[in-house]
Amino acid sequence: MPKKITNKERITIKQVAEKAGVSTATVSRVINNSPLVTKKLKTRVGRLIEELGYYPNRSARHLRTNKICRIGVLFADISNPFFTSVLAGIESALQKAGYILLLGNSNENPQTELLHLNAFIEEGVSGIIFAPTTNSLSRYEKIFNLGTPLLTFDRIVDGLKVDTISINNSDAAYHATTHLIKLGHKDVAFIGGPQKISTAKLRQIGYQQAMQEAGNLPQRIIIGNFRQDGGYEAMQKLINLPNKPSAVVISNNLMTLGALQCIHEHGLLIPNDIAIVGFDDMPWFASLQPPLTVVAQPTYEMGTIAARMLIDRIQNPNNPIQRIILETQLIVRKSCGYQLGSLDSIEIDTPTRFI
Amino acid sequence: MPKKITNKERITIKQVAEKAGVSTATVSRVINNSPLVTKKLKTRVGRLIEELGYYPNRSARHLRTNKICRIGVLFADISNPFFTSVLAGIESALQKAGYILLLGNSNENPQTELLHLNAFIEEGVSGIIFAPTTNSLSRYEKIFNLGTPLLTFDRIVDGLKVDTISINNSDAAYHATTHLIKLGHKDVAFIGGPQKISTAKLRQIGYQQAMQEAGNLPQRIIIGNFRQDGGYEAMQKLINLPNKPSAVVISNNLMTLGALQCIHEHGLLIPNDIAIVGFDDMPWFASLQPPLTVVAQPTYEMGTIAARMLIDRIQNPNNPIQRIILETQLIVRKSCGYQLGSLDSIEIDTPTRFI
DNA sequence: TTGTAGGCGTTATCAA
DNA sequence: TTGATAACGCCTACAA
Repeated sequence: MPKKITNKERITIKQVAEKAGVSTATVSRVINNSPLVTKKLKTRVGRLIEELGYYPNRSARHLRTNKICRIGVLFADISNPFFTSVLAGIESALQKAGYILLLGNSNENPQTELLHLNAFIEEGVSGIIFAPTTNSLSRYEKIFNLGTPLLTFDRIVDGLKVDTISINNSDAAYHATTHLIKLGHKDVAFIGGPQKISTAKLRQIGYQQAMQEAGNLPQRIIIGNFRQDGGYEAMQKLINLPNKPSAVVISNNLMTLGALQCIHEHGLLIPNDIAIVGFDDMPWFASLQPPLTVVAQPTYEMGTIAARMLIDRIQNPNNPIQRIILETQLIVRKSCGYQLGSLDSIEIDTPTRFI
Repeated sequence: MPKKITNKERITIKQVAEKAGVSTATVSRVINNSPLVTKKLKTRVGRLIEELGYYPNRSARHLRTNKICRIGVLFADISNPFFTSVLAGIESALQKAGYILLLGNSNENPQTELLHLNAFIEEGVSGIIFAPTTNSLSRYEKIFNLGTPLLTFDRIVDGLKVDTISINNSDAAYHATTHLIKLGHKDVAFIGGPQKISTAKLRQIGYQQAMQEAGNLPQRIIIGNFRQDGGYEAMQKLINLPNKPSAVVISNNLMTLGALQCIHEHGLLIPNDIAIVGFDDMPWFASLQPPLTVVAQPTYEMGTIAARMLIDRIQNPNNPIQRIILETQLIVRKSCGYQLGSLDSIEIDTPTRFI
């Protein structure tokens, strides 16, 4: 008869105590490095713990102490390299601080988002970092009222009184647009994103402002979905126009990729036929032909700062709310071309960062 | 005197029971959708739960039932787009199955890896997906003996009897190398990776085999660190050689990026001066100049399958161990050049995937 | 159909 | 310095 294989039961503090001939209290003290235990006992019990393969049960601990180092992180689009880089930053900071990272992906879907937020609460996380899918205050009020510290990154929910970290979106788009205008482009188009996402709206405002200040230049805005196919379609529309724009600001990284593909497929030359400023620098943007001029966001830093802010908030719940806005950097490469006499106003090439 | 703001206490089943004038058992039954409760009571208690903002405490639940839907995922390099894509696949599958994802990043550091694995165990995860940093069986034996289902992806630990999913690494490198040889290259170099990583070793073997079978062509292998700077340095070494190779197989994506940068900086032309086959297709590889010929791995699928395998294992602990090997695809673009008379043996261009 | 009560693994209080 | 014990929030026999 085959031996029935059962799941191994986990060693508990009780079993360690029995084997050691001490009380569970003592074992607990050893685990928690209490100074009360004699050195001799400590080493003896410690060895036994190692030997038996005892691992503390965090659920029990959590229940008893109501303290736990877990943080929920909820992304809007996990496969977007922008988010990935932020995630890397968050992970690094949380790891250093000894926090466990619970990860979720809302996929830009408010329903899914709520599911994850609830799950995080049930898991008892001591804080949540997330990129909200909508700008609707009421959607987040219930969670907010629970008192678990929240921090939104990249995007802002109007009226939600939580710490936030984001970039200066309107400025970023403003500078990108102005860069093109200074190079002599009068017909600069803009590929924007879903209006319910605050970053999309702000970048659009920056573009509009730049066009207005430059003498009320005619604006052309196409809205995409912030993904690659959206960028492709948007660029398609622009190219098919009777009076194709001479330059385009593309307001997000994936759409930039799609737009590039579209441009290549039409056999258009950058920057001669069409000039481009993209969003979010990526290590490979410098290897594109031509190397891409982009607005670079400090993504990794955004992640580390977000995590540190949240941990700080957990420790000091009553400190005033913080809203951090990081500045972006326009990295000028070769996708906008040059025009004599205007070079003085252009920033210098930034070397590619090795990440 | 300022009112002392205290953290809101969380509503418990007991408080709901009191308010509702029922026992905690009844509330518990309502939460768990027990068919025993009358409809009327169910709706009444249900409404109260909603009203009071009650969230079940999963730690307590876990303690009591010893069941919990948490899975630990440990990556070796979270900022590598290859891993990111796998993560997206895992997340998607876990979300569908109702599992919470605990994420860690070992950063290729065995110490950090162990810390995370231990933390996962303490969190009581019902399974762990990870990319081992080493090929040392003894390193994972303790965790293995605990009985928590393990699954390694991308890499394999010799002798570790757990489910695995990986690609056919030697085949992939073999085909990449053969592709170049068939195009007429006799002097194909190889940029490899750390030997403690199984994928690096296997890809190297594939290269060696191809060179041997092609009439014992002279092999040139440079070992990099699987990161961008490593690829740069390795390519630098190759370029500085008195007899520079005419073609190079680069065994990972980040090193490909670095190698490209090096090639550009030296003003060399691809494929005329040097032909390239890279590893891991990325959406933007098609937009490079010239578009890159690569070995494409089904990364996202690897993630979804890994997650499903692990969940299956959790439910059927005694099923036989599975080792899944996914085939790769050589995507021929323009970084290897063409040679008349040899085109028949080359696969056809694959269209860029929209992810 | 609902209620009572014990216990999951841990820690903290109190007594020894 | 160590031990006994209650309690954290929840679920589930078992009793009613």
